[in-house]
Amino acid sequence: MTDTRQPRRTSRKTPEKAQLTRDDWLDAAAGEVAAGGFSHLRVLTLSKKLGVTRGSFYWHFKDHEDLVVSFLDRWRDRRLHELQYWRPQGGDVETELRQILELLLTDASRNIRRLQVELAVRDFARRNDYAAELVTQVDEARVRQNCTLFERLSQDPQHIKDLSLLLYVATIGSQVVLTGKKGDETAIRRIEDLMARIVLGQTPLPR
Amino acid sequence: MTDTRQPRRTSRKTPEKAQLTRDDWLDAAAGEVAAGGFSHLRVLTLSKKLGVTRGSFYWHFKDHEDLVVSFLDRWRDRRLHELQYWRPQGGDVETELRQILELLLTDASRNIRRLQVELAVRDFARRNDYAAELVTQVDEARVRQNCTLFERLSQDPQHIKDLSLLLYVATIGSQVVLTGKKGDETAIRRIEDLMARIVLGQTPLPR
DNA sequence: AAATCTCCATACACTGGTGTATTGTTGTTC
DNA sequence: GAACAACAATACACCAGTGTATGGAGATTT
Repeated sequence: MTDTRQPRRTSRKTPEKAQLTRDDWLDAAAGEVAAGGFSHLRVLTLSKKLGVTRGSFYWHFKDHEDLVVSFLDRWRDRRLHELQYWRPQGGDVETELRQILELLLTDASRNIRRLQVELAVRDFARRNDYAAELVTQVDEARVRQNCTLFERLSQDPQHIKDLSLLLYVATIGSQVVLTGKKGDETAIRRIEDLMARIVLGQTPLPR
Repeated sequence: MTDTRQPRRTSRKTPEKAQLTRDDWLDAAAGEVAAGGFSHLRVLTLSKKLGVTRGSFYWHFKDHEDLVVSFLDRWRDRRLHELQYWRPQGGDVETELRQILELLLTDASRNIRRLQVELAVRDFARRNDYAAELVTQVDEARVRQNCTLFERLSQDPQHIKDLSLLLYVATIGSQVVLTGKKGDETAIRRIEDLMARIVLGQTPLPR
């Protein structure tokens, strides 16, 4: 099932006019998905964008579905793999929490293309079982990851899960609601700060 | 601009075989949008679903875009109008907060068709300016509504806004993440309870 | 240098969808 | 009951997109 073809470039030193690889197509697909969602992912427009005809596409991919599945697989793999670099380091709890929050909220909102892809995958998952399964895998992995941080804040395992889940849905919700609007940058920062103080129990309510 | 045509039904007493109205088409469109999003909203499939041909559609609507815009307008009007029934009554703060939370989370997650439409509109808003504007209107109205409740919990107006926004993004995020999966019902209830205790400042962290 | 492999172009058949023009049918009104 | 209005069916032209078959050019191997 795995593809063992090796890309053969015209020259190691002149990659400008290099021939396309499967990943090149997937990268271009990411742009289309980010802009218009999976329903606007067309073989034709993709080919034009890459400066070739569809003949090339159907050499690299069996059909349109093959592209979609490959795209989803790569997305899942990358999302799961990147968690490794966000693992809590065991330092101060507050600084680590704020680091995580900044990563999940502010940083994520800046990388709009990556965010658009994520939202598109989520939307696609509502009507595609395979995508739904992958999204569930990623969601669970992320929530589990956050649990390792909260373990130092509470002894109650159920409460740890709840807190981690709340943090996660808040971040996703922020990405959905506050994206591309004016003044959302500061709003996200406020959410970030409020969330941190809530979790740390630092005067959550100035009355 | 407004449509003043009156529907003419074959009989007041026998609406089974009634002729279609503009709203009938919009209702059917809601089903399609909920199932497949706006990109899968086809005039053809809609007509089949209603048991007529496309000739009927093009009498009620100018074109496909007319349908989409009308659908969005109706959605916005209804979302803004329903807020009136959710207005805080001025009773006990905790009970009212929990009522609102149950409305926003548990109840919303049960009405899956309505939820699917909302998410579809949100997704469509990412690539359609008009939809984006309506979503912004609805979002702002909802957040403003929640602010009226939090006014009794804090004096700091900025903190009220932040809290209201956090609550809102958490509910939206819950709807996006925890929809149609197993065990999400209880998860939503836990989020609901946790959120209430956080806002009320009731032992947010059992350590 | 011939064969082969890799990648892309071209041409074709086919499907599914939109929009328009025209006609048909059934109530309503005068 | 004749004219009209509201709603729907039919037929047409048109377009965008997929998938397939086949040919071709360039690099690689032998």
